[in-house]
Amino acid sequence: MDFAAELLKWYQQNKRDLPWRNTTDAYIIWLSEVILQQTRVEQGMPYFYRFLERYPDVNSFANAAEDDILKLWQGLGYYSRGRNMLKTARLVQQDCDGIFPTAYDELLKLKGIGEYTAAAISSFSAGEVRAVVDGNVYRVLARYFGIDEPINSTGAKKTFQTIATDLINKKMPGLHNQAMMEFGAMLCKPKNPGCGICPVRIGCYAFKHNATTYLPVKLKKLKVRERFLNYFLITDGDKILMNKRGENDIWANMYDLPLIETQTLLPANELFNLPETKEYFGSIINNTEILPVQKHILTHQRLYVRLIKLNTQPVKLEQKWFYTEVQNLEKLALPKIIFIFLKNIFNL
DNA sequence: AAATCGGGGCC
DNA sequence: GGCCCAGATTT
Repeated sequence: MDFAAELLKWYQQNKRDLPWRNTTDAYIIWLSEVILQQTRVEQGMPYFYRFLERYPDVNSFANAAEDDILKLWQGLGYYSRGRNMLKTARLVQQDCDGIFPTAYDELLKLKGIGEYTAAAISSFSAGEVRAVVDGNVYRVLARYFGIDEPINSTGAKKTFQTIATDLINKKMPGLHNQAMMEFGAMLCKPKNPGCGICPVRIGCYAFKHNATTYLPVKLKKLKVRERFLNYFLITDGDKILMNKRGENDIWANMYDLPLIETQTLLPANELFNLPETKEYFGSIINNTEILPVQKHILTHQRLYVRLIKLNTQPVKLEQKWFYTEVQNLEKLALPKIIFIFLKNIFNL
């Protein structure tokens, strides 16, 4: 039996029972696939259920407000996924009569759907012969065939796509795709792969050469930026001053607090003496409480975040600032670190 | 072709 | 602390 056939047999005996595998509804499969982009199954699962319950079809999704989508997406990260889904849902409602496309070429035109997701939806929902290439597939193929081309290098995408396409089962492409990914996720794991019980270890390059620790090869070229965020907590009765974030930074279109960003971690007196600080908050030396700096790690940024409680009102308001009732915070999509701050203060 | 976009789990 | 996760978009 060949490689692909062995994996299929393994899959049928070992697969998890995941909710999005029991449907051919392209909307439901799209929902699951976008949620699972760069996200573990266990982390995405509760979001999948919540979204499906709140938005059981593409039309209900299309009729949502962006704030609602972002709020339901809160905590999952990579928030452009949610915003792109809303654009796509509205396009499908408008141009496709609310019928979600299942053809690879049509799917590829939609916001937030790239080659992987188009292959996944088209093969799972319509049996189109399109091989998925995700992180699992990169790893399985690199190890089994002994490919040391860095998976994040220029030509790798084409190399691995060609191999994956060559392997796909044309009778049941969806099952084959599921099998490849499940095998990578459950057995051919990044660390401590289950080579001892692997059904294809006899033909596996990495097993034969004891190479699972360095395959797949990946170039590390990550530049991490350090940022220092000084947030100001300003209340007025039962209201709190919030800020709506812009489009071109982390947490796009989400809500945080009035913010002064600095290039270093400034002592309190230096922060308060900045022209920008004085412009918005005047002299605030004597009525503040500064919470300890929290380190917040993102993929490309190390954030040093602290909260400064003011007992006075700002002398100038920014356009994007607005007062809202504390009770209304449950409707606003908050970045994780902001949610933690406000949760601790207001018992959200 | 490279940079950017979150948050969490594992080692 | 580094790596990875059912990647896509922007520059």
